[in-house]
Parts: sequence; structure tokens; C-alpha cells
Amino acid sequence: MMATPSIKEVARQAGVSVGTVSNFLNRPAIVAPATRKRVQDSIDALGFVRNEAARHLRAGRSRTVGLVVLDVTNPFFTSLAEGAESLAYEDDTVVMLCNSKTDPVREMHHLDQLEQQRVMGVLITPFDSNDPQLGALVERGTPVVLVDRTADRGLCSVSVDDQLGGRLAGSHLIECGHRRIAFVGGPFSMQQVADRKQGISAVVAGADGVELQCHEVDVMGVVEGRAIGERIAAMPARSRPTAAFLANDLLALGFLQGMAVAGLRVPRDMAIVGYDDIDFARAAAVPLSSVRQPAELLGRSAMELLQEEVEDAEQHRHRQVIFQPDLIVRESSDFRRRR
Amino acid sequence: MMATPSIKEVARQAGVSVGTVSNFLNRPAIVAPATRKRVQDSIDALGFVRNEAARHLRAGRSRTVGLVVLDVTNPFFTSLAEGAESLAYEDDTVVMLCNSKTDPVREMHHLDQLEQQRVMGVLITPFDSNDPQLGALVERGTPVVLVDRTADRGLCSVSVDDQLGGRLAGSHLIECGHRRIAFVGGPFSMQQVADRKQGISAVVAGADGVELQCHEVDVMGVVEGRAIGERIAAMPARSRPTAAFLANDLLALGFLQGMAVAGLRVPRDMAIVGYDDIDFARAAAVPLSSVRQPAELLGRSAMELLQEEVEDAEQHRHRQVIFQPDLIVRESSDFRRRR
DNA sequence: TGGACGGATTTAGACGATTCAATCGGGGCT
DNA sequence: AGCCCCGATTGAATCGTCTAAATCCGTCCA
Repeated sequence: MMATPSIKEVARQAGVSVGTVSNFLNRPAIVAPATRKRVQDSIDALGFVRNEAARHLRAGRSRTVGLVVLDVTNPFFTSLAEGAESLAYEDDTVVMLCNSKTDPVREMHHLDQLEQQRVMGVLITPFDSNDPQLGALVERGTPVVLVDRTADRGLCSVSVDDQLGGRLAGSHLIECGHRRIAFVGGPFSMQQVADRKQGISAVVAGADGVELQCHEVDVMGVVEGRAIGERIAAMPARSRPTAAFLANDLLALGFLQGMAVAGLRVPRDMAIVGYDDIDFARAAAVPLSSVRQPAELLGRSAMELLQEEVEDAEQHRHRQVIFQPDLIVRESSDFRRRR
Repeated sequence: MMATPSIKEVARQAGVSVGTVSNFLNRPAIVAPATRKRVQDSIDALGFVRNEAARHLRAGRSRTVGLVVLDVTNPFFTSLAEGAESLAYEDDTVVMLCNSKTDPVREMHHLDQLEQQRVMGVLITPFDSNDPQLGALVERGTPVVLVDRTADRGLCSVSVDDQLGGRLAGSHLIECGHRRIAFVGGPFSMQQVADRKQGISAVVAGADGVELQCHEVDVMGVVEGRAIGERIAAMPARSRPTAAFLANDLLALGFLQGMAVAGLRVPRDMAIVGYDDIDFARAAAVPLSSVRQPAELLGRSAMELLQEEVEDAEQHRHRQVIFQPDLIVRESSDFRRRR
């Protein structure tokens, strides 16, 4: 039951000082080849594994980045995490994935833990970007990059133009001849959702005789989408919308299921446009039109901004990067309704 | 640009020694109320945050548990993580969620990182439970609990009787009158998949005139399920299976989509039984029959075993906990075929 | 031959929190 | 008044690694 050996035991076994072992680990070039071999052998023999906590303590900062997302089960966020991780990997840092589940309490808990761990930085899709807790974290010196949300104050952020996304979806549906359109998303207090709503509202307002019905949900998941779908399907055909724009693809997939259950055909009876363009969207029973966000790129860029800030904190200038969304038209909305 | 204050500055500001501050943090009861207040005030004033790395170094072990899963996008695993996390939360420990994506290289990388961080322990659904890397980790003293997989050697594990699950699904389909049944899953080298297959094979072998077709996939996701579904749907009705048992619900959902695309009705033309009973299963266009695994309980139990082992490493005896699965029958298989 | 040079290695603190033995101080008891 | 006791507090050592400065030891050149 020997404890994990430390650098000290490696040094003793190899007949060198701890400094040399440390040099071997960090700057092998300055260690003589013969010594190098002896140290390597001792490391192998003892099964030495670096103690990250000690390195971290000494270095003053850890090699871990916290990534706090709203929903790990949403492929959009896992793609995003993928992107962040791929960059981190090259940089020999670790991403700690935290799931806030759109719950401010959980979010806070995670932020606490991450701060105690003195993470290099935090990438976060915050529930509320004006959260004082988040502000305090920044205040105390942890670099924070907002993800999928535009920073207003002095922070870096990486986001997608959600209003444009909303406009793209709206214009498309209007062009297809729809005059009663539903918007589903929530909570409306979330900036992303509000922006997408505002986007479609704007184009609807600019078109004659087009009406927009908004439905708010607490959580944007499949189950909620299906429930709303069934409710809308139950409306009399006269007043029922003929198209729906859902604020994410999970909602849209659920909505699609709701249509199937209610016996409405997609896209003939109901056109559907989702958001995010996750893989499921393409693979759905009726392939889903969706506003694509470059999820992986978002993750990569956020990590890039963070690395930039960490490397040169002094003269770092916060930047807000904004990407453009694309509308991907598939079968679920591809039906030209006659006026 | 002040650095984060340490316990030392808190002590100075409060006019006490560092020992007292530490006592305040760890054993507040033995600190005099007046002192307590002064320390608390200083902490608030300075915005002190504990340094986890230092605690960890001193304590010799961290308050983090690594959880390595095969696929974070699979709700089964996120439920499982949920369960593990809920217990960890009570115990003031942190769960580090790692996604191996069914890739041994990624898995290894995560194990390396976790070991360097000297995590309290690792909960893992390994790609291959005989991985020497995993053995080495255990050898060097990190407690490991296998999840959703039964340990053979000296390890704790928490799993579900997958053979029973396979038998349940098989019996059900046979009772419904099906004589040509497909099994889809993969890779077959994974124990869980192999067991489920073996379970259904056993009951099929015990029934007269029933035939089982097995299809192997690399990854058990929606996309793969749909592809297999379309392939099977394309078979001539004469030889096409009338029922399918899928080794997880993602496959089953994809398979269901494949049926819809091909114009086959579920359950009339094709009965479907999935595995895991994730939320999507109930919410699917045709509600999915599924073999339910108590995912959250699995996570909780695994964490429990780990905590047990950590608390009393000396006289800990490894245990293999096995739960029973339940078959949940829903519409996708609820059709009594005449012989 | 002596000194300077330079590469390889060692030495000696940190880093921040914890812990335990040592000390302090005040109150109560004889 | 003297002493003891006990709760509260302090001080110092420790965890494992890193780094800057110091040392060592050949070698080369003047």
C-alpha cells in the first residue's frame, strides 16, 4: 500500500536532486542525456505521476478551464464543448464540463467550485449575464468569456447574431406563404430567446397581414416541445398557425412528434423551423429546417479568446465576436402555400 | 489588479493568526464568537476564496471524483451523472464529467488527467474493462468503480443484469407472436451489448421456429439506428423481421424514424423495443417500449461504493452490485400478431 | 598555470492551507 | 495569594513541485 511516489523518491532512486527531476520534466533539453535516461528509468520503475495540485499551487494558476453550459444533453452544447476541448487539448489544459441545467442555483454552485479551484478561466452560457455572482467572479480576477451570448460590459464573448437568425426563419416562412406563425421558446428572459423572438417579430411586423403567436416554455426540451405541439394542433384549423419557429431543435423535434401524434402532416399542415441544426435535425422523421449555428466554432473561439486573455492579461482588450447564422432549409418547411 | 487574498491576509486584517482563520473555516465551533465575527468580516471585505489546490496538496487527496462515460449526449449517461452528482453534492465533493466518446484514446487521456489530479476516485464505463491502463491506475492506488459493467477482478462495480434485460425484451416479442426478430447494437465486443444479445438469443433458442437476425453497429446513436432501420425496411416483406430489439434507445429512436421514412407502420409492420428508457422514449412519435435501467440509481450507488472505499480503504471489500431491469411496454410493441 | 567560461546540477525558498503541539490568559478554587 | 485548568489562540512544520540563484567541475585560452 505504498503512497504515490513523489519527485523526491524519483530523485533518490535516480541519484540526482529533485531540481534535476523537475528540469527533466519541464525542460528536458537542459538535462544531460545520461541523466535523462536514469531519471526516466526511475520514473518508470516507481510509476511516478505528477501531482497536479502541487504544480498548480506553485504556479498560482491551474491548467483547467471551466465550461458551464445550460444543458449537456443538448447536442448543441456538446458540440460546443467539443470545439473548446479540441483547442484545450493542444494547449495541454483540461476542460471541466459543468451542467447548470438552466438553474441559477446550480450555476452558482459550479462557479463557486471553479473559483476555489482557481481555474484558468471560465467559459459560460449564463442564465443571466448580469448575475452579480458572475460579476464578482470577474472582479476577483478570473477571466470569463461569455458563450452564445453577447457581453455588454467589459468581457469577451462569442455569440451568434440571434436577431438575424430570427429574421432568416421569419422571412423564409413568410415567403412560403404562411400568415399565421407560432414562435416557441423560453424563458423569454434569456437573451438568446428574446433576440430570436425579436428577429422574427421584426420581419412579421414588416409584412402585411402576418400574425405571430408567441408561446413561452420554462425549459427547451423535447418533452416541452411535444406538449406545445399537441396544444397547438388542437386549435381549430381556422385559427391554428400553419408554421412554427422553435427556439431550438429539441423543441422542434418534440413539436414534430406532437404533430405526428395529432395527425397533422409536416410540412403541409404545419411547417417547422428549428434552431441550432443539431445532427438529430437532419435525421428526424421529417428532416428539419433549422437555423444553423457554428457550435464547434463557437467553442473554439471562446477558448481562443480565453487563452489570449490569460497569456497577456495586462494589455488584453475584451472583444465581442459575433458569427452569422445560416438557414438550412429541409423538408419540414419546404412547401409553398398558396395565398 | 490585486491577487486573490490568501488566508494570511485575512488573518492580518482580522488581527488573528492563520491558524485561527483555518479553524474558523474548518471547525468554527471552537472559535470564540467575537473572533468568528471579525474573521467573517475580513473574509467578506477581502473577498477571500479558499484555494482548493493548497487544501488538496496538504490533505493528500482531492475532493473531486472523475466520471468517465461513453457518451455524454446519451440521456442515460446524463441521468447517471445526475445521480452520482446528487450524492457528491451532499458530501461536498465535485464530479468531473469526462466524455470518452467510446474512444479508448480519449478514455486514456482522461484517466491520465484524473490521475495527475489525484482524484478521490474514478467512476467509469470503460470501453474495455481489461484495459491495462485502467489496471495500472488501480494498482497505483486510485479507487475505481465500474459503472454499467460488472467487475470480474478486485473492483467494485454497479451494473444491471443485461442478460435479463435481453430475455425480457425477447420473451415479450415472442409472446406477441413475432417469429422474425432483429437485434441491433454494437460493438459486440462491449460487454453490455454482448449480454443483451445473449439474453435475447437464449429465449429465442428456447422458442420454436423463432429466428434472430443480428446487426452490429460501431456507435449506438440515432443516425446509425436510422440507417439500419432503412436497410431492414428495404428487405422483402417475406423475410423482413416483424420486430426489432435495439441495444439502446438512441438506436431505437433512429430506427423508428427509419420506419417512418420507409412507410412502415409501428407497431403493426414493425414492433420496436429499445433499451434504457430515456425520456425521449416515452415522448417519441410512437411511444417506445424499452427496457428500463435505473440510471440515476446506478450513479448514486456507484458513488456510494466509492465513498465507502475511500473512507475505509483498509478493510474495504469490493462489491459487485447488480440491479434488475424492467420492461416498460408502450405502443411501439403493443400489438398482438396472429400466428 | 591561472582564470574565465559554460553546461550540468544542486540548493533553498516559496506557493496556501492544515494540523497539532505549545502557549496564553482568565476564572475559579483552595 | 497562589495554582491549576481549560478554552482560545498561536507557531511551526508539512504536503509536492517549480525556479532563480548558487555551486560544481571540466575545458579552453592567454
